[in-house]
Amino acid sequence: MTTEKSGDYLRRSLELLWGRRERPTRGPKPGLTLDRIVAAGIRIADAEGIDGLSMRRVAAELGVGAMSLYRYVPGKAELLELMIDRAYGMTDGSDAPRDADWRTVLRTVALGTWRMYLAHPWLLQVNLARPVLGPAAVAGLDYALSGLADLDITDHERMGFVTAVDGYVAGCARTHVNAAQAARQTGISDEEFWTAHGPMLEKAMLSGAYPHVAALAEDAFAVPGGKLFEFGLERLLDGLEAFLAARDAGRSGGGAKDA
Amino acid sequence: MTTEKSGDYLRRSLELLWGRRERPTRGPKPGLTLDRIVAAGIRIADAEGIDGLSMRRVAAELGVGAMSLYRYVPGKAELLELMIDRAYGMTDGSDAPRDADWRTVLRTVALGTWRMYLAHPWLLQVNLARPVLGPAAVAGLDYALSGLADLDITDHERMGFVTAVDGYVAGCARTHVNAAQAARQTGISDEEFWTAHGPMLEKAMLSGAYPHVAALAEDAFAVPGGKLFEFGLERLLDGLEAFLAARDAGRSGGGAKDA
DNA sequence: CCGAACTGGGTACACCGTACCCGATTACGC
DNA sequence: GCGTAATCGGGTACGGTGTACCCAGTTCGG
Repeated sequence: MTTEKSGDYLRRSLELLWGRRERPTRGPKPGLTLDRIVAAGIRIADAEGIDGLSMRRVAAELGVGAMSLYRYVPGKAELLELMIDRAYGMTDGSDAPRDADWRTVLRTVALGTWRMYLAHPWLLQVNLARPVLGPAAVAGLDYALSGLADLDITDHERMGFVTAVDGYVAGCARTHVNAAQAARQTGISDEEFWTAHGPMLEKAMLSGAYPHVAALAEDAFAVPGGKLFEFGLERLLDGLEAFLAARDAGRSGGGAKDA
Repeated sequence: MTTEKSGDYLRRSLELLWGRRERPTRGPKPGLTLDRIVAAGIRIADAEGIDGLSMRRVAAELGVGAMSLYRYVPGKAELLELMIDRAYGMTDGSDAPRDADWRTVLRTVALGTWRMYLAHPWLLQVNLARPVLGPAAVAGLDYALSGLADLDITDHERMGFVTAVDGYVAGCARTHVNAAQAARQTGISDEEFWTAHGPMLEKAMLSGAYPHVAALAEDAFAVPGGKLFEFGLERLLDGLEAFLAARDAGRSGGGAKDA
């Protein structure tokens, strides 16, 4: 039955994520550990990109046969899930202020996530269908929510705050990370890329079809991605702050409203 | 030479994107057109997901041999670029207000992009290294900039506005779209997924390790993605508006500052 | 001490992108 | 008109992928 099989797959993958797994007593001792496999996968993905990550490659890195990995992991998708949650958990939590105001907390989360994406670009290139609900992911959410605990807003709005920041970070990081990897991935340097595009774009600009793009200063595109990210992040936080201010004003002035 | 080859690839791909291509006079008439190939690719990717898109599959859809496609397209990457720019261009521009205030324009852009991502989820699942600079993409940027033309801000800030909105939309859409495709992609229904996660999450909540997540109302996660998206979008636009207000106040009150 | 349970991993299959090659078709130069 | 160069369709083949299946070797419970 398909249902049973997928259920087993799910249960298995969850056990791996949350670390519940008792060693069977019989049989030879395993020569590998989940940790080593996941670490090897991350090492390869970091160094060679997500396209360089194959089961055979991971096995080679560990000096075992390809099929041995399947004794520890149901399949490649599950390995990726484990790699993702592991990467989530690798952020050093020491710089995370504990009892700060909500804005500091959300900014800390955003910058930490941003840095994580830059360190592990493949996180945004693997498209897992459902979000990975592992211990590290839940811990990250918990920390973000801790900053919003004292605010007088609904839980829906709390989640709205967090997902807005997360969405913004992921979107910005995706384009930034892809661009940063472009030269290696395509074998075409930035210089080649732009000199190839130059004539075409110039013609397009002169055509008058794109007046507002044409009116831009030449260096309008030459802003480092990090600066662009921080600019938008502060604007988003400003917007959330404005929401709180408006809510406070409404609460003290008029009747209370809840959803 | 590698350099020459990649240069040729680039030039070829650009010619395809911008439609500059004169029919060669000799040889048999082509039985296919670029348009038909790109359209077939989009049809397949829409219907079967990005994993279902292969050169052999596209060729079969068109009733030709796999290798025939390479007479029209240098490779799969270039086909994807063409599909992306085509999808950009498929947004119906009729509902785009022409002389509206910047907020209306940016909101229109954001909602249009959001709808496009929902209609073509694969747009966010294919990770092209560099952004596709085709005619439709440039036209979209031009429209967004048209809404910001009258604002008294620098071009860098203009680009900051646009990329902030674009980044937010892409990030939100990515998670939303992945979740929406999850059931088909994994063969696991939402119900199966959550009933499998239930016990594990309950245990985690009771462990006390995630107090703030545990404190959430049960239905905190049950907000439709579209509502979450719109909430954050308005907050972001609020933040941009606050930026303009602060700038105006600074300009009228103190000395002018420019970057 | 036998058999059950487990580990390592080789082989094989279906599928992928695409390099290379060949015959058929067409238009140009003579 | 005719040879020839250019182009089109596409078959074959290669190296890669994830992984199902199977078997040999190892270890412990009964």
